[in-house]
Amino acid sequence: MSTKYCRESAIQNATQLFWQKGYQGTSMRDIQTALDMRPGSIYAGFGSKEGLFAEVVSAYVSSTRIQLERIAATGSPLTTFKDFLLMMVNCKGARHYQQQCLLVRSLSELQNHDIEARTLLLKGLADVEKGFISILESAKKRNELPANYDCEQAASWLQQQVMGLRAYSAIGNPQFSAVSGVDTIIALLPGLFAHHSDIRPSH
Amino acid sequence: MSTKYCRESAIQNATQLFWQKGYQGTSMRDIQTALDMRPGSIYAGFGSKEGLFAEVVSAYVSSTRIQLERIAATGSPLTTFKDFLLMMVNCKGARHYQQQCLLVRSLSELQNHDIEARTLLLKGLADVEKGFISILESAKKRNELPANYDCEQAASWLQQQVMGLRAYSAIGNPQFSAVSGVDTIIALLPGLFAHHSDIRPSH
DNA sequence: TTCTAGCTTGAACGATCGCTCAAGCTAGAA
DNA sequence: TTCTAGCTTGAGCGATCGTTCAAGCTAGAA
Repeated sequence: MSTKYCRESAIQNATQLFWQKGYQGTSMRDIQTALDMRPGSIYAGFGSKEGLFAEVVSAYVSSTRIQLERIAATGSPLTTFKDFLLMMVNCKGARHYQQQCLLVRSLSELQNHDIEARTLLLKGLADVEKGFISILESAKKRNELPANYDCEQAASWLQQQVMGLRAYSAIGNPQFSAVSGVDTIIALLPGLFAHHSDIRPSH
Repeated sequence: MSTKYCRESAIQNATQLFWQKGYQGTSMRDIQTALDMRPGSIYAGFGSKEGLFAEVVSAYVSSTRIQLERIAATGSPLTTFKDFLLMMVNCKGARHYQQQCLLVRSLSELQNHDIEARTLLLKGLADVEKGFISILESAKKRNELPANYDCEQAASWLQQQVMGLRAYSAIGNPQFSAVSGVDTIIALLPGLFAHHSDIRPSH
C-alpha cells in the first residue's frame, strides 16, 4: 500500500476537521472516524494529536505559499491577487468554515496555551506574509506599483486587511459585501506606502 | 452577604478566564478556583458553563456599549475614538490576551459548534457595531465627517479594521506598529464612504 | 424561637478525553 | 519458505471533563 498517499490524504482530511472544529474542538475519535484509522495507526504515524496538527499546519502553509508564488509569477500580480481574494471570500455554504484562515483561527484559539504548535503557527503566518511580499515585489517590477513602494509594510497591512475581511465575513452581516471590501483593499493598496514621492499609479 | 456584588465580581473573574483561555480551554475546575466557589454554587447561580459564559458575554457587550456611547458624547468623537483605539491596542504584558476582542475570539472558536451562545455573540457584535454608528453619527453632527457620510457602511468597515488590527497585533510581529495602524485607519475613515460629493473634510 | 427557602459544600457520577499496548497481520528480504 | 520489521487492530488505561446531589448551613419571615 502506498503509505505516502495515505499519509497525504489523512493530513487533508485532518485539515478539514481542524479547520472546521478547531484544535480543541476536534477529538481523536473524530479524527479516527474521519481518517478511518485506529488510534494505534495514527499514533504510529504522527506521534500525537499535536504532531498531526503540526503536519496539518505545515501542509497548509506550504500549499498557501505555492498559491501565492503562482500569483506572483503571473503577468498582472495585483489583478490575479484580487481574483484570489474574491475567490477566498466567496467560498459558499458547505465550506463556510474556510472563511477564516486556519492559521489565524488556530492561533486565536491557542493564544494562551503553551502548546508547541503555536510557534509553528506564528512561523506560518510570517511565511504567508513573505508570500505577500513576493506578490508586491513582482507587482512593483511590472509597474503595478510605484518604484519606491515599501513592500514589507504593505504586506503587513495587507495581511491585516485580509484578517479583518475574513473575520468580518465569518460573522455573516447580510449588509456586508465582501466583494466591495476586496475592491476597497486593492484600490487603497497602491496609494499607501509609496514613500517620499508625488508619483502615484494612475489606477 | 451581598449576592449582587458577588455575582458581578464572579462574572468579572470568569471574563478574565474565558478571555485568556477561551471557552473550551477553560474548565469548570479553573472557574471554581478563580471564583473560589464550589460547583454547586456556580450551578445554582448560573445553571451551566454555557449559562455563565452567556452572562459574561452580556456583561462584556453592555460594558463596551457604554464605553462607545461615552465616546460618542464627547466634543470630538473621532479624536476620542482614536485615543480609545490606541489604548486598546497598546495594552501591555500581563493583559496580552485582551489584544483580541472577546467576542471575535469566542465566535472564531465556536464557529462550527451548535452552541446557543453563538447567537449571543453575533448579537453582541451587531450591538458593538451600533456603538460605532453612534460615534460616527455624532462625529457627523460635529462636522468631523461630511454631511452625506454613510455611517452604517463606515461602521462596518471600521469593525473590520479593528478586527484586523487586533488580530494582527496578537501575532506579535516586531516590525508592526499598532500606533501607525490606528493612524492609517482614522486618516482613511473620512475619505471613504462620503457619497456623491466633492466636499472632503479638511482633516 | 421555629420554620423555611435557598445558598454552600465536596464527594462522586457517567462520559469523554488523549493515548497505550499486546496481539494480529502483511509485505519484502534472505 | 522463513524471518523480520513495521503497520494495524481494538480493548481499555488513567485523567479530566461538565454536572449532580444529599447534606449542612444561614439569614430572614412568622
